[in-house]
Amino acid sequence: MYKTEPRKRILDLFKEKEDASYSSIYLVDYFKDAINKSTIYRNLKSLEEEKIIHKTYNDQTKLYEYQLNNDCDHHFHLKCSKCGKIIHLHCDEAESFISHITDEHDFIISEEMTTIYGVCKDCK
Amino acid sequence: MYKTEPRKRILDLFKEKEDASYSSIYLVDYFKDAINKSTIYRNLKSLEEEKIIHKTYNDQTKLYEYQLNNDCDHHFHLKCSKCGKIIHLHCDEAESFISHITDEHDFIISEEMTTIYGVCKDCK
DNA sequence: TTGCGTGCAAAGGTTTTGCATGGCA
DNA sequence: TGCCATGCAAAACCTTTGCACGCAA
Repeated sequence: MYKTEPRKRILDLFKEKEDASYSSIYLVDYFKDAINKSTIYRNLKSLEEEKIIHKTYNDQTKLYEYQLNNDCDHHFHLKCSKCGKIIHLHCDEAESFISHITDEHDFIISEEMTTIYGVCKDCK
Repeated sequence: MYKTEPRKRILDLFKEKEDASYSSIYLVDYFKDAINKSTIYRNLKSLEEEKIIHKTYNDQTKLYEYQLNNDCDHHFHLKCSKCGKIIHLHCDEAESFISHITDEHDFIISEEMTTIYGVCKDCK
């Protein structure tokens, strides 16, 4: 993997605020004087394939965010649409909801994290 | 509300298989000889505003599906990554998980449906 | 008859692709 | 040096918009 300047700058932005998520349009605009848009799209794609960033969805838009640590043992997180804060659900309620889906609905939940969007207590 | 031919045909497709979900691209192509694409997009928009159909997301694509009963205020979908089937979670467990998030985590969940990906019993 | 929904064409916005160049290993 | 990532431009793709016409109420 080459450590090229564009790739480094894109990755730096994600690392800078690990909780933040960015749409491709935002990134294209943000780097418009520094990085060509094709390069941005190509890097987003490869960074995603390498599981360094990942995609989530909020309303209409795909958002990319830094992939925190893979080994965290919970499945759900809450993400505030306003401040971007992520709340990790470690609680028993989440666990039992997951067991319910697995056992009663006979459904194997993917490893992938599920994000629930909304507004946190500080932002309402 | 006019009962125009294009609108009726689009709605009929949704009613035909209530569980199915369709991307706009699929619909544009499906009706390509019958309905103009602008008309399709405009109808999808108005049907969604009237809460007759609603939008979900799967990977890259927005999908439209028939809104079963309007008073169904369920929030979670299970979606099988293999066959595409969508399971609507109407169960008490989902409700109480939502209440838990709202009350204990002090988090206002967005109206938007949350999709949990995995593999259904028929596909495992 | 009135006004809304439609079809058509064109524009707008986002993402991808082909190709030549330049820089990293 | 060889190959991969970049930049640029054009193409492809999806969605929206303006306008004139026709049909439902």
